[in-house]
Order: sequence, then structure tokens, then C-alpha cells
Amino acid sequence: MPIPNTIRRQIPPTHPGEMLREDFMPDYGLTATSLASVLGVSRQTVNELLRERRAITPVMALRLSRLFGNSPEFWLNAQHSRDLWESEQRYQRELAQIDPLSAA
Amino acid sequence: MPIPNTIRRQIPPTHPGEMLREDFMPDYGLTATSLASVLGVSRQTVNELLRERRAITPVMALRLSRLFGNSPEFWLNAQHSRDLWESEQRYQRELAQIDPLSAA
DNA sequence: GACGTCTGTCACGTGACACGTTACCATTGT
DNA sequence: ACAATGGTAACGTGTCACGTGACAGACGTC
Repeated sequence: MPIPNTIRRQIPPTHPGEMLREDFMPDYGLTATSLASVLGVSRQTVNELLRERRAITPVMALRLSRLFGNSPEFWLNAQHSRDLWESEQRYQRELAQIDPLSAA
Repeated sequence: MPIPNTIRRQIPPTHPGEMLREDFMPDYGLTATSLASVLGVSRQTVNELLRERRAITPVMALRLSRLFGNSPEFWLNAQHSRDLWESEQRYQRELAQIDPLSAA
């Protein structure tokens, strides 16, 4: 059984778009259009976030945290967990070829 | 005295390139070229990281964590603190125009 | 002193991607 | 029926990580 160097999840960490779509927007009664409006971005931007086709940028994390009153790290960490998971999957081969340095 | 909504640092969080340049590379006796070699990337990539002209990508965080035996979050969090700080500075005006939602 | 080697840096091209604008289509309400 | 609203597709733009190739300087060996 080939176990990689870290314990891998079978299921990817939840995308920030899912949080928005399933938790925040229903709670506040927001549509994609209205959310775009209050955030000061285009409808496309919100739409693609909700469909998980786009990532949370630092500025977007700041916008969301300002709007909802939580920390920007909340949004950014969710995005990064997702990014790390995807990169682990995609670059598994290349990463395995790096020899860990023994402590000098 | 116009105090923003969060306490802001006057000094930006340390760039991951600085950590590499001042801590990790000296400790392990690495040059930019040798680091590039063991990471499996070009010399340019390492060079621009060290000069803080490029950001740590998720894959790069995985590469570094694999090489040095620490977590990818270590590198990624450092990068994101930096990103957030820069975005706070740059988009201060736009962000101030977002009205926080009162809890429904 | 000439020569090859190693290192840092610059210039260029490429691909990925976040974002805005515009347009199209379906749903809903009057 | 028609206008308004909401989701989505298509297109163009700017930014940026990355690789390749080339250059200049430092260091050594002969």
C-alpha cells in the first residue's frame, strides 16, 4: 500500500464558493447579483466564485471579511487548503522527486 | 485620528524570500543555484523569490516543505500575511466603501 | 595573463487566471 | 404580452509565475 508522505484526504477541502453559496448568502438573503453589488465587483466575479471556477484573491478575502464581519484569514485559509490539496494531487510526481534535506 | 477597522502594522510581514535568504539557505549551506537544483526549478525562479519579486505558489510551498521538512502552511501562511498586508494598503479606499452587513 | 566555471541578473516569450464588459436566455411578476 | 431580474457564456485585458537564453563579474587553475 503506497502511502504518501502526508495523510491525504480523499475529499477536497470545501471551496470558499460553497461556503458563500450554502451558508452566507442564504443567511443574509443575498443573490449573486446583490452580493456583487455590495462587494463592488461584477456579477461575473461573484458568479464564478459561487461555481467554484475562481479562487479567493487576497483582495476578495478582504472584501468578504469587511462585509460579513469575519477575518480575511477565514476566507484565505479556506482557499489555501483547497489550493494545497489540488497541488498535491497534480504535482505528486514532481514533488516525490525532491530529496528531503537531512538536518545539517 | 482615523483608525482603520483593524490594527495595521507599519512594517510589512516578512517575505518568505527573506526567510530563505537569511535563515534556511545559510543553515543548509545552499546557494540560489543549488537550491534551484534540488527543488527542481529554474535558477530564475529561486533568484526572484530571494529578491522578493515573486510570491510563494502552493506548489512552491509544497516543494519547500518537502525539502526542509516543515509544513507547506508555514510557507503559504507567510506569503498570505504578506499578500493581505499589501492588499490592505493598496485597496484601502475601495474596501472602505463596503458597508458591513448587520447580522440579520 | 588567458581560460573555463560558477553565480547573480536581465530580456523575452508563454500559459494561467482574475476581472470587467457585453450579450443571451430563462424565470417571474404585473 | 412585456418589462425586470437573475444566471451564464463569450471576449478582451492585465498581471504574474515559470522556463530559456544570454550577459557580466568573481574565482579558480594552468
